[in-house]
Amino acid sequence: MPELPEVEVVRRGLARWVASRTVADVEVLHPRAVRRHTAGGEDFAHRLKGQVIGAPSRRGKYLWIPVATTGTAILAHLGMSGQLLVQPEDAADEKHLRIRVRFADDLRTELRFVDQRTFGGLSLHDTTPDGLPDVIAHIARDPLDPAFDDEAFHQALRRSRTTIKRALLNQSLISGVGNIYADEALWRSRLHYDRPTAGFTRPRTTELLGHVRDVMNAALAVGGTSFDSLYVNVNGESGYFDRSLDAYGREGLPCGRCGTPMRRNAWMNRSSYFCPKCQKVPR
DNA sequence: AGATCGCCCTGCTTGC
DNA sequence: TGCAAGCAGGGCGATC
Repeated sequence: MPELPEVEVVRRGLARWVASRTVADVEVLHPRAVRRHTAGGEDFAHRLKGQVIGAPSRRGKYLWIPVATTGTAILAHLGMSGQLLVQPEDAADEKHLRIRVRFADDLRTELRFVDQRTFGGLSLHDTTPDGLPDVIAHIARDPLDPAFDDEAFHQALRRSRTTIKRALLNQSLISGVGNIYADEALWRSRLHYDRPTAGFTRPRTTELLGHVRDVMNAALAVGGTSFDSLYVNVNGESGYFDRSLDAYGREGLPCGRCGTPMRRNAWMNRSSYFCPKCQKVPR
């Protein structure tokens, strides 16, 4: 499942393979893939035709490609299973190909949005003065953003009547953290997912943010986490980070610190993996 | 108004 | 063997 590191890998691929190219035409093959573009697929295609696209940016799990001449940007979210692939024009269509972007040059490659479960999609939006698509103005900066404010995050934890994993997954407090990296960072921090945030001390918040950054940077260094080839990067290569997960998916396997069998609890219609000894339930 | 819940979607796995 | 249920889960709108 693409979280921040995987999306960053995709962004880098787009920067290399599609930035500054001119769109020849766009084919929308599934309406759900453009559902956030409320004017519909035909409008989406029409607005992009002939435009030069810029260098991609990212915040959390969102990435966008500016269209400078129109003051808009193509916003992309990969959802659970989305892929952005740069493929030779003559490559066979993927089974779940949803959107195709052809370019007006002689590189003979095209951009494809492929998405089995259709939680992701592309859309066009006006940009705010700082270049952010207007519909993601509520998404917080992510922990790898140099402008992320650690102290403001700590104060938000103190103010909030919530628990720590909920806070980590709340994209308006901190973005880019999904179920996998939340469990990994909590394991590294020896924190139970249901610990209330109101009592967090500054050192505790600092340590947790450090582990969030460490685990994301480690994943980034090997091209992101990948499972069963559903997720691949912009050129179709899988990441390798799933081989070094300490918590996620390790139910029944020994904790890498103390050897206690890891547990999986149902939590908010998903799963939380944790060590029952290292990550004690708060009183 | 902040916190929580249900829904969207497809394919693989599991169980009867 | 075949079908149904379970599971993966980010984000958003509705609800409390």
